[in-house]
Amino acid sequence: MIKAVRGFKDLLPEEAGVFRWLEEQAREILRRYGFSEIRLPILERTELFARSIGESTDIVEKEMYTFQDRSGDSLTLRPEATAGVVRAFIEHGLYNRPKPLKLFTIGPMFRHERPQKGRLRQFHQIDVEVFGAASAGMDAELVALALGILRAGGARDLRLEINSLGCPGCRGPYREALREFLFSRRERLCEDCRRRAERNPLRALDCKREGCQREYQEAPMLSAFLCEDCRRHYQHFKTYLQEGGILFIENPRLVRGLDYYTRTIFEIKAPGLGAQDTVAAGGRYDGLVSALGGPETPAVGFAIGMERWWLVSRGSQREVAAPDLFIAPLGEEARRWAFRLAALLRDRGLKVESDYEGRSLKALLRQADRLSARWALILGEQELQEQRALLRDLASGTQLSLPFRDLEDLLNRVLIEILF
RNA sequence: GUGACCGUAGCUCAGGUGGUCAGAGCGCCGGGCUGUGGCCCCGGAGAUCGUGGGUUCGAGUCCCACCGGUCACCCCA
Repeated sequence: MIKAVRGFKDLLPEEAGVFRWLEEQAREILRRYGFSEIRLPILERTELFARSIGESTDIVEKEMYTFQDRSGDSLTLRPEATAGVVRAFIEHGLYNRPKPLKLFTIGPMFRHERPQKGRLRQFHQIDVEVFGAASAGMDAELVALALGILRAGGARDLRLEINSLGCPGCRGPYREALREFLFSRRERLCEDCRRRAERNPLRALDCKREGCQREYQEAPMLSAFLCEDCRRHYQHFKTYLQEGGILFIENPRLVRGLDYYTRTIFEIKAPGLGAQDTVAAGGRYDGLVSALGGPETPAVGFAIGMERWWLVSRGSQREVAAPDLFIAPLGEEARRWAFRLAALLRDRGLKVESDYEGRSLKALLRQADRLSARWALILGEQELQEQRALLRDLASGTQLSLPFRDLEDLLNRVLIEILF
């Protein structure tokens, strides 16, 4: 038997219903905040991700689905959405539109990691980006938006962690100071951290090993290196959050896995997710648009992991809507009649089902019952001869025989009852 | 990429120390009610016991490998 690829999941009807419901909640909140949807390819040139996410990040180094297409180009299934949004922003000159430009996109992302709770190889994100807003007020508004979406899905007990990564101006000197510190203690650090000390010193700080963390108690803090502007921005951000009654935890060790972030970064964690407890994360990336060839454009964004959000939402199991009418035809002529009638009623907005398998009346009614149909229209050979049909109320079990010419009138009244 | 645990019908699971052990419940199809659902009763279809080797007279039950699932590490949504 051919099975789905590891880490790729099918969503059966019941699950797809919940997924869709979540998406609808998100879209409604996004609408209130003034965001517009964009739809993007899930395949991009590998170079786009290498340049935006960062060459030495785990994502680029070992998690991307990269391959050569038939013309020899290196393409990659997107591991995250921001790079593609920025690419489209530049490619279509969206920087000429009124600012701020608020966009969101929903779709699958791909990362070749070992699957576990809250982690798939194909997973889905709601990705939200704002271009052309430099102030911390927008950072805070995005946090409020993320929390609003998550709560609309029923997520509770969310924990917001924030930090500031500074700008290239202040992060450079800090990075050097940190690197020096790491080298001075390298004997006492784990293997991973020694490697990080060279390639990506900031990442060492969120090492999970106790031994390393003990050393880092004395490590220089980025907050001490923030330039005046970055410090003020961070302060404003916190002020706005407080203004909105949004509780947060400052986590000076918080670092993100992508290189493009500047200043504000945040993560929203939820209980009950196991080891992967971050359900949404994002931050500011003021340098990315220009780095990819666009005009200097401040930008902030975040992404919500749909599957993780799902895990902490109230899984509102929505079934397929029940039919208004189930037509139970007996005999070939009745079946043809049912076929025409079903199409007619559907055109008028009724949800109608029938069955052409030539099953017994008993089987047909069982089917109608299972579908939770409101009425069954029994169309037997006897009825057909008399130009009548039996309309049965499936809840009460009462039924009446009525001539075809009354059928239309009755169904019209039924229609009105349903639609209004 | 590393580790631990797990893998029997569509689903949830039973199957001491290897020898009618290939089962149950639910679901599905049908019958009892020859044209009337939901309850009840009866019957049926459906499993090469994840795959491939090995040990043995004999393996779902033991061993090995592989595949897959789950959780954790790394990292991340």
